[in-house]
Amino acid sequence: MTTRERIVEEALTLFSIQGYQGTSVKNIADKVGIKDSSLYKHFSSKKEIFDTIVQEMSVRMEEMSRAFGLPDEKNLAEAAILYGTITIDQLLGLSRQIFLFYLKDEFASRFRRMLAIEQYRNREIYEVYRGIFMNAAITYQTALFGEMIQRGIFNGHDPEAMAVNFYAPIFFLLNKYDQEPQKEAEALQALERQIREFARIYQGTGK
Amino acid sequence: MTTRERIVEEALTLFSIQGYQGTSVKNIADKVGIKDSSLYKHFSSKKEIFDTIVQEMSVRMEEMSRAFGLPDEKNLAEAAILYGTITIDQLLGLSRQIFLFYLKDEFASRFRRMLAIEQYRNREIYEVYRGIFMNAAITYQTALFGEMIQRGIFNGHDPEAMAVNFYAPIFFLLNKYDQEPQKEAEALQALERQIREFARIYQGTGK
DNA sequence: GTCTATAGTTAGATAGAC
DNA sequence: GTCTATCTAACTATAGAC
Repeated sequence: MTTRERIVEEALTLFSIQGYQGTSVKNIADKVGIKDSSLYKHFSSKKEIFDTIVQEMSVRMEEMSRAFGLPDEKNLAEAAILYGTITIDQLLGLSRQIFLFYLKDEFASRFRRMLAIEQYRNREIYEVYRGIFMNAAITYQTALFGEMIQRGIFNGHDPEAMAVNFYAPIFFLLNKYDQEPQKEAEALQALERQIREFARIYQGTGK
Repeated sequence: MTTRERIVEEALTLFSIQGYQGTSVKNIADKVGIKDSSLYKHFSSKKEIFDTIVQEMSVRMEEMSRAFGLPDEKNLAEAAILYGTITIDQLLGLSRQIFLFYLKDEFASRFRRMLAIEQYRNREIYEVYRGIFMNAAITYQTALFGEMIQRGIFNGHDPEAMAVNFYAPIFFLLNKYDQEPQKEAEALQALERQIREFARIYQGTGK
């Protein structure tokens, strides 16, 4: 790893624990093992380190999307059609993968926590955080469940309420087990339980 | 209002926007209209202002609890018995009241946001936040729904999954509409929708 | 109980030697 | 591309006049 990469690495770790504002350039430099002044040979400001992290994450999210076989976020119609054909077990597996990606992936989990911490102090971060973890998730799944209802895979008449019922527990559990890495098994068990309850409700004879 | 009270008031507002660490004693003093040094005649440290806010909130939460007719949090058996006898409409009304309390009550909403912001940097705040907005809520409602199932008011076989299904959307919506006071009507509509969907699922013929 | 003044510390960032 | 030294600004907190 180059010094520049190590700076990004240590900065993300610190930002995800103490927040952007709570982390000093000196904190980062200390972790890297150089003087704070030396850091400015690699980045012209603290903000530039942050921007580099955000860029890196957008690359990784696209990779994740491709790896999990997700359709382009911007093409909801395509998404609905794709998911309209998958089984509930596949949906369960997918939820688990995405949950674990944000909870455990070494980069994504720190990135998510950094956004969660910093959303309140920085309007730009606030928009990014809401965009990814609230609006996009709900919009996406509303279209998905709408299609699945139409195809008779799920019962229901309010796709958006379904989307919130599906996603809110995932959001809640992500927040709850965020800082408790030793409880990963418990977290996964809780997730499994919620998704099974969701499937039980909307599948089959649920009214 | 005494100067001391005005300091607490302005401090809470600033802490709820910028966090504890993001707010300087000078920021607070400026809002109150005194010099930062003068503030030390009222509080011996910035931390003491924070502690005063936490104490004040615990008093207000007890008041709220009494006003809404909630049983003692520590006595879940009592809670279950009480709620085991109420109707679903009463439960809906209660959810709405508590949601609005944390979303709109001038003190509680700022307090909640302050905890949400500061939970990541301060272990003590982290415990308080989780205690109130995650663990207590779920434990409480698990007992409640267990009792309601036993009494035949609700259908279901996993009270804890029900509790998460009930509470996670509230938690999600609180987080989503937190910083968007102009969207209060939308927030309330979304809450109503979720609670109605919840009642539809577990009441009557839901399997 | 307010003020001015200031101590002591830490922050982000730059200059210049090597 | 690392270092030492330093600048400027902001921070928490204290001393002492009024």
